[in-house]
Amino acid sequence: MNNSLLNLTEAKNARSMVEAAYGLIRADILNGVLAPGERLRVEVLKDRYEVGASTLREALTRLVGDALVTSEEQRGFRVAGISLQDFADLTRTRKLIEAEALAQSIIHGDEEWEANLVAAFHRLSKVEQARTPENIALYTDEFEVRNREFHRALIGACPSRWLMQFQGILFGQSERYRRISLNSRGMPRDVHSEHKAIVEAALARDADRARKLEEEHIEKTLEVLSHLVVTLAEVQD
Amino acid sequence: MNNSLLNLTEAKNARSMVEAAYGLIRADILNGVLAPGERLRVEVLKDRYEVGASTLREALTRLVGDALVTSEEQRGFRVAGISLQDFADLTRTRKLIEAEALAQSIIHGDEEWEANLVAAFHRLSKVEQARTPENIALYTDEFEVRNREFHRALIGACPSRWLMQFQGILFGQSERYRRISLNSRGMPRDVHSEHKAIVEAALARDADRARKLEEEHIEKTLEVLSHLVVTLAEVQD
DNA sequence: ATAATAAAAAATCTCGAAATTTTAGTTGAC
DNA sequence: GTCAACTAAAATTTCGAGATTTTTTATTAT
Repeated sequence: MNNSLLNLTEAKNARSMVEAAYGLIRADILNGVLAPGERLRVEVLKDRYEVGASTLREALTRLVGDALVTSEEQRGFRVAGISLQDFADLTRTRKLIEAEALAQSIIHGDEEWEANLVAAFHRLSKVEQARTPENIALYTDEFEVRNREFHRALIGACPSRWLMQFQGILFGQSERYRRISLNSRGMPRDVHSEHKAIVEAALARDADRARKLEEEHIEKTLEVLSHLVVTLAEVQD
Repeated sequence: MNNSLLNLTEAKNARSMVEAAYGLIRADILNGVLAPGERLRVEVLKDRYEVGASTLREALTRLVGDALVTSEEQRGFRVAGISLQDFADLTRTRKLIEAEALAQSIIHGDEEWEANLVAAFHRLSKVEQARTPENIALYTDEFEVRNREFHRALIGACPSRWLMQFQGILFGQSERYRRISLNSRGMPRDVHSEHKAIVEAALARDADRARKLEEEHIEKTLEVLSHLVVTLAEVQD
């Protein structure tokens, strides 16, 4: 895994110790190194991430804002829990937010937005091509970054600061779930075609169609994970 | 003003110094004691709120999560700015979120939800009755609390954690703008009738109608403030 | 005068020890 | 055997001095 590389990059780019710790812990939560529900003891983590107690605490408080960490007064911090129920809620809300943001983006988008979108789609396609069943784990991080950038490019011309902020939080959340379903072979799925159809609708300025396709695209993630959970439940007993 | 009373209550209920400072600063931002765009110097505020630097910093970081404070690395914290443009965005997004939450609440609501809603509406009505043009400033805080509780009761049965969280953030934001338009006499408005109509639609389990009324209700706030800004602009020159 | 550079001031950011609170374990009364 | 009170251990939370960075002021050269 090249997690350490990714983490190192984030740490280097950080302009303060709080930001560095924030980035490292965030990556560890998304990658499952810090498991859902796990306690985040200040005494332990301050040594692991090599920062003081107050600095660590501030980083954790930032993560509470992203809803990746929960805190209970006088009882410390925990990695936010996950559940199929929560993922269903997350998906529904993402559909609402992201589809609306996309529609607004299509309405307000200029030529630069179009160019960025085509570029982001191209970059994502390249990674998708390079990924084969054998090397899939190797490309997870890169795919994740490109995928985020593609979805971000789609709504890049949305003028609503609030929709953008909420989209960011929800998308970050969904990454945790996606990494579970990505590495395992669940239902067969042609993500590339889904993306392609959305781009075409967006460039054609068909907001309604793009909205619908985006909703279906997001919904599919839930279907895949639901299928996976059922499969796991069958195996367990 | 009985701000100090309200603040004291919040401070007493706090289970930690961070929470106490968070509550006090939040109230001061909502009340305009700390003005939009104002710098929040750690050295100054730690004395004002009687906490250590790290504790204050953590409280401010929590407020960043509420988008009431912004922070720039190595350049400190500021009270988040306000603008008519931002309020328009806020209102649009609130309509999207709150209307959806209301619709879901109506679908899932049980008898207890109904009872709570009727009770919250009654309490709000009492405060509205007590408010006259002379004593309006006196009841601002109480009205604000009851108003928030009423709107919270409306969506009390919404099962989506995410919609509830975003609603909370957006509603908190809008309080800043509402306090500007409340104390000044803008356009005449019958808020009570608007609330009444929403409650009736909710109890009749008419999700579509309730959604529409809620959207209109939220939209009205924007109209009032827009009108006020125009008036102020005329006066200024 | 203007711009570039350096020194001083001011502010943010960081750390870890000390205070406070919670949790776990033990004893003793009923 | 159960529950309550007490004690010890562990963990969270808090503080403020010191390190680092930014901003302001002063100085010098062009």
